[in-house]
Amino acid sequence: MNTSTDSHKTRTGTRPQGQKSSTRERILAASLSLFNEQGERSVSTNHIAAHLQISPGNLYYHFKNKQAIIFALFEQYQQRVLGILEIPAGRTLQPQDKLHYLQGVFKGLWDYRFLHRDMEHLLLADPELHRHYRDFFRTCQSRVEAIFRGLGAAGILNVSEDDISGLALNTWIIVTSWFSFLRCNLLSDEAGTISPELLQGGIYQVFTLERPYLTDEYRDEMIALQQRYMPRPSWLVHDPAGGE
Amino acid sequence: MNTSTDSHKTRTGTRPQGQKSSTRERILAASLSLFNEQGERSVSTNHIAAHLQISPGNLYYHFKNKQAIIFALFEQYQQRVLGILEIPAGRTLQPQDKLHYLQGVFKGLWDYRFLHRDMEHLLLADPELHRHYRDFFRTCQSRVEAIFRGLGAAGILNVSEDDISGLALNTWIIVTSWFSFLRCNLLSDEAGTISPELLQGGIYQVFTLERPYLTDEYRDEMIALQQRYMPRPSWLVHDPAGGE
DNA sequence: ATTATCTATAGATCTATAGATAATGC
DNA sequence: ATTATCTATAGATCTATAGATAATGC
Repeated sequence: MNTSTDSHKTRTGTRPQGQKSSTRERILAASLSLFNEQGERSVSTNHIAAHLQISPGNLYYHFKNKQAIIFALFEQYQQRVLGILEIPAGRTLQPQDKLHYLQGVFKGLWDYRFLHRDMEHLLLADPELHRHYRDFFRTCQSRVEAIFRGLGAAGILNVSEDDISGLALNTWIIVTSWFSFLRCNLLSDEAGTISPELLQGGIYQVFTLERPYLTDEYRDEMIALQQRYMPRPSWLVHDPAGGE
Repeated sequence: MNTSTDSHKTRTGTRPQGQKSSTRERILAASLSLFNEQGERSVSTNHIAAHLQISPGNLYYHFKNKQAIIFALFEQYQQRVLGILEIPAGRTLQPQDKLHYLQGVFKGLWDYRFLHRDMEHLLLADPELHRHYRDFFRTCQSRVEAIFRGLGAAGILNVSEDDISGLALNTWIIVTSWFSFLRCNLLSDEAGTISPELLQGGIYQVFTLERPYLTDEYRDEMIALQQRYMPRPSWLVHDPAGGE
């Protein structure tokens, strides 16, 4: 019936609407939270079941396997991000819009941060998921390019079509790698958690990408906006002389 | 005796010099190759031993555990990269130098590509390694900043100190994320391998970062250089109308 | 004696299923 | 009847060690 494979079909069956089977939803929520905390790799189906105080058998009743859970979480994530990357209809873009996009996307990345942590493994283990994700990427890229084009049209940026595709790609990479970057390179043992400040440093970094393209008219305004996300020097230490 | 913990000491013991114990070296080489091919996560100590046709016990004679193998590979990688990011003594930087750095680093990243694939897990599982890696990152950052400063001094780039730290950080992120990006977003099932062309697309992308900072004097030359790494449009598809 | 290697194995998981039982919806 | 849940468990790994041999270096 369905054109594509349906190996990830859910089992909601004939359930009314949204209501009921809280178990399925609880499994997803618990998985998300455990995956984010400990990494998908170290969370087994046993852990998830134990965390919810249900039996492993019950978990397998609701999901074919761990991959199916991940697949469902992936879909949530994609919906979330696509909901944010919309061009406002019938008006030109404002400097504030840029901020809105970035904050929304970073929040989404944070809430589903396990995904990018083990992305390669997750995608390689599930070709269907990989296919979905590549489509998602392409859609995102054209949305981001449209945003840059909009910023150009609004006279905020001075960019050629060539600049735009380069910018969009670099933006994607910086944004999707930001949390990984933080955890690998900046998090010390003491400061085990990512503070909101660090989190928002990513916004600063993305602004850096387009700073050279700002028009004279908007340069000061945008740079002032960027400054609000300036990270304190403490976390970007360049070989500190006499630290420790 | 040693100030830091020595949990990763090797057991080369009283061995002459470089010679002998090819087994230890063979374990490292096989691990690197298997990790790169299949991902560290899916390669167990059993696999490594089987691949070398030695017993698991023998493997554990040479390495305390899998982490110790990874630690040793990490050290190799860091030496390799630091060897490349040297400022040439007694002369100003040339446009060609930039290329040399990028090619060397990308080659290193490729040869140890498993590291960045599972970086977060590897670092979180081994605090000592994490400490080493943070130091490595900081050293790299100041080297990269020095390179940008050198390109400024050579009249190739027109950059402020502020620009430099932003550029260096963005460069780091793009470079270290490039292969992951390729595998997640561009590799389709058919084209399972990363072609040299794709690989070098990363160089193009890094050039994009600094393009707006080129001085009038060098702009044409550097852009011509960048064009040599221009990826064919085929692999950066923007929602192709009528594809497939 | 020391270094290198093998065999065998304990103990800890994990995944995924079969089969029984309980709860629900007409 | 259908849906949800539990118990129990087979089968597959993996890691890491103990203890026995073999090979080497003085």
